[in-house]
Amino acid sequence: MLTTGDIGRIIRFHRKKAGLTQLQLARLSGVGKTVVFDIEKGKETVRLDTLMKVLAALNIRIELNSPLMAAFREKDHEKS
Amino acid sequence: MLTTGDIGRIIRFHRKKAGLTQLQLARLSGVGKTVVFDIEKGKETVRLDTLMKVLAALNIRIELNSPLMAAFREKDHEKS
DNA sequence: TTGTGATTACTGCTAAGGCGGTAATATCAT
DNA sequence: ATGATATTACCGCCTTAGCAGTAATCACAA
Repeated sequence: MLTTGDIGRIIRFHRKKAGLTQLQLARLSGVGKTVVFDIEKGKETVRLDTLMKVLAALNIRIELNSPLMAAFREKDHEKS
Repeated sequence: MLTTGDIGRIIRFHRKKAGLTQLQLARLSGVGKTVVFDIEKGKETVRLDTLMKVLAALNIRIELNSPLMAAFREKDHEKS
């Protein structure tokens, strides 16, 4: 199961690969520098929108999965 | 790309399939009833830990993906 | 070592998330 | 239609996330 610690490590890894400092990533994401640090540290109480901004800046996609997701996608398909 | 609206619809779908009311899901997840409603409505500013509690209660897994994730998993592997 | 930049830590402030309670509205049986 | 249940909406209260600024610590190169 994915923990906030995992999320932090994933983001840090991507940031380093992109050659960005925490401050640069913060500016790029449109969030405060404190939050980037907190997220990389594994903070659990970050807001979803804040996290998503950072993920988007690093081209990381969020996905949800479960045994029911196939059924959901079918149902969602009917809706066009 | 996954939006908070998508997340809300996915959660609602899973909750219905599980035969739970919003209140029951809230109690089961250990969060307030208001939040379950907000999340299903697509609220962007929920806290990550709150969302994760609800997802866990419904057996929905979060995954992060990017072209760099394979490299990350390798690097992470060295760490045992 | 010494310096330069990055990271970590702390502070005060403001905005707002989470909460239960309650009420109004919607949904769906019978 | 009527009733029972679920959903949506609103209310204050309390807590705290996010923010910039600053300072201290760390890491690595010259």
